[in-house]
Amino acid sequence: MQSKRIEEYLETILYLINKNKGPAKTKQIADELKVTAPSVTEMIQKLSAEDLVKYTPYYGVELTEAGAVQASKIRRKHQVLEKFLADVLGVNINDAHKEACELEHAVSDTVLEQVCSFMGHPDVCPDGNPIGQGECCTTVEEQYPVLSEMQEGSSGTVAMMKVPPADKDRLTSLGLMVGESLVVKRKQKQGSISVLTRGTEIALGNEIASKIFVKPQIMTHGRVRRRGRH
Amino acid sequence: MQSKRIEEYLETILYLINKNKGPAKTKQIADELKVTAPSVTEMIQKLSAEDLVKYTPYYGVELTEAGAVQASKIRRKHQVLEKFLADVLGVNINDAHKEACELEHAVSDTVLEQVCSFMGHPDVCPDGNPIGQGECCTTVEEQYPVLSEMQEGSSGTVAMMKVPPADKDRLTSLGLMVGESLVVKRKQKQGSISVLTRGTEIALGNEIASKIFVKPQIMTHGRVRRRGRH
DNA sequence: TTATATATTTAGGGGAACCTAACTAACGAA
DNA sequence: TTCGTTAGTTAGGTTCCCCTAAATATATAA
Repeated sequence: MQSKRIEEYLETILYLINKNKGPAKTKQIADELKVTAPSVTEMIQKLSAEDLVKYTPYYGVELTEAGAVQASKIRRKHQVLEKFLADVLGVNINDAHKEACELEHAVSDTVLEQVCSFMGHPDVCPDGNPIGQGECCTTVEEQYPVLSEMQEGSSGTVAMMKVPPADKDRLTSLGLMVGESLVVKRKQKQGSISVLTRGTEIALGNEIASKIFVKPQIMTHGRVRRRGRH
Repeated sequence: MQSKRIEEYLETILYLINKNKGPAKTKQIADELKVTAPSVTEMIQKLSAEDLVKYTPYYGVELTEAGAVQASKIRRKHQVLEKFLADVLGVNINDAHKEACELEHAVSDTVLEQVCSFMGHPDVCPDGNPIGQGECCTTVEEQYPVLSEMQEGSSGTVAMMKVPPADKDRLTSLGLMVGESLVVKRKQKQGSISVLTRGTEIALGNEIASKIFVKPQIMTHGRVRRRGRH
């Protein structure tokens, strides 16, 4: 991965290109990053030499394929961290943004995926912007079963809930939330299902059960292996 | 706060002083930080000029009062983050250490306290080392009531459990864990108490109830204000 | 269209933190 | 005690990313 400063520039350029619906101008970048214009020119030339941006003097900066990939990766890191800070730790939204700017360059790809998974692969940032999907999100969606497909008696932990916020809140208040372990108690007519979490039995319609992705629990010697939050 | 690199040096020096029970030698620092000896000499001179270390050429480096304060702060950051990565996100212990090395310089003091609070102010690192107390830990201990002191009918969220690991695990499996909200149901003879969490009623002896610190819930118009993890 | 304002680039430097090469101090074994 | 090894320092140089000042290109307004 590139240096932190290069990451910062790429992220800013991506942001400005989206905002402008056109190339990012030197001055805009300078203002965003709070550096002088010559510093930007210099860095742009460097990025250009590394084929991360396409630079046309006096016109502006565009991202190359490679640059766009990197920039999106950083943006995703930023968003996931911002979401984590705001929602999990309760950091106020302005601070969360600033803190995420620092953290995004220090967090490894692996840890980021673990943070994302911890939150159940959220798709919206506290600021309302959509969060790009990462590998971890895709994996869950493609490889984990949804609740409605699980067999009676099987168990697992909730990995992702792709239900509307209102439903999510309701389920959360019933104790069915990401990270929670559950056992499928009974499957009923028309795809509805009842699950047991922390001693409470919850009945879910197919509509919802088909949007809750579950990481199946591995059974060893007939017993469930624990992997709780401690 | 000082530059990230200064933080790194101070942290290393503190580590080596503890290990040596004497001054940190140039070569040791160089080996730890994977830089050459001349780089260390140079940085040490700088730290010395800033009165963060006492440097005696050909003898070694000791921390001044100010240097020790800063170094301890970084070490605490490292430990809290390592604990968080390992316990909350499930990062393997070696990776957690490396990741924490990066993150410790990017996380603000405020966010660190929020991470610490989120985990209930743990006092041991996954590597077994004790975690230094921070302001947030002290605040909880000094200002929050323990469960056994709370009135019937009052409610709050568990902020810290200073009970032995075995008891903690047991309580956790009953649903009484840090971050969980509870209501005091009944106070019984001899200081024992029963509390309600997520619909389950749990009875606790005074022994344990006096070691569970609770952040009192603020009541507004007779209703409890929500502040869940969402 | 020309004059002025703004944006951008070039030229020349600076600090932080690193490096290699060469020198010097300290220590330990013969 | 002296001589060789290891540790530590000095000197000089590099890279990264920033800066100011000055020059040039573009845009705007009279």
